[in-house]
Amino acid sequence: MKYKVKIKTDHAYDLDSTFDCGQCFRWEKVDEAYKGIANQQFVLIYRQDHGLIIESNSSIDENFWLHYLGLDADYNQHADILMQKDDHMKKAVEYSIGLHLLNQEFEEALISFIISANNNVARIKGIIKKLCERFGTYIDREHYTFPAINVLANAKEHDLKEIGAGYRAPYIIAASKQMMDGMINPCELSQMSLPEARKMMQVLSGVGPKVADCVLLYGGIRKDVFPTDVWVKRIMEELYFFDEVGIQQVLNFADKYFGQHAGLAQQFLFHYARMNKIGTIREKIS
DNA sequence: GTCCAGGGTCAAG
DNA sequence: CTTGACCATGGA
Repeated sequence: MKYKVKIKTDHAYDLDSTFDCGQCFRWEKVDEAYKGIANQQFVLIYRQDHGLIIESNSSIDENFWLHYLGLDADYNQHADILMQKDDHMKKAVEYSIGLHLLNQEFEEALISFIISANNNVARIKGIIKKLCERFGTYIDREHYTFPAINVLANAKEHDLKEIGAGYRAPYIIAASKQMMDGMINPCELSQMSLPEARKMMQVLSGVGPKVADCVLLYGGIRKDVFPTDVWVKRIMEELYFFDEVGIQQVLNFADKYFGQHAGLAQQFLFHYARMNKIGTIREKIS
């Protein structure tokens, strides 16, 4: 492609686990590279020596991508802190060493995780792909931007159901309208207390406790949240509680135990649990 | 046919 | 504040 930037990293950056750990839905693997769209731009990313290469047909804003890829954070330090917590975390981190938290665009994270509710990853990806093709901006061959929030705010429920959004269609429209009304200011979310930020996110239609934490984490707002779905709950029960517990107990524990690194801890645990099909403690008891 | 998927809303208790 | 029916859709 026309433009090319090389980014040096002082540590391993694992593209596979980073783009396939459930935090994003639009990156696609082609041979040893990944292609995706962010910042209104289509790019190709692949590893070379100890760094990453980003290619695009439009000029590349290196600072944007450094932040997007999580390369402006001290990865080694955060991973070390987690590995020193206990043997479980050490194993989980080593299993996916090089897995980075992305800082995706807030509104894309919001709509994507509203769609994720009671849904599976394959179908989430399909719905989002169709959403972009129908409501996004055309870039080039088969590539579209994520739809602008004002476009989604004016979308018709019928059209969203046509692409498979199901009962989430009205949530997408309502939440987009709320964003247009300025009900949420992403900058403020990072400065208030965690309970306040969670509460504010849940004002949005289709956003409950789990989606709120996902958007705060993957939308690049804060790293001290702990999105807790069935997989995370199960592995936490198995590793730390040795019993079935409520979601609130998991959140309280994660807040105290992982603190500022809860989000990264969650991502390692989620990926580890899914890849190893770590499942129901119920099966072990019965 | 039933169950499940990175859950949330709403009404009822 | 907590609980449970209900919500579309497609793959296993």
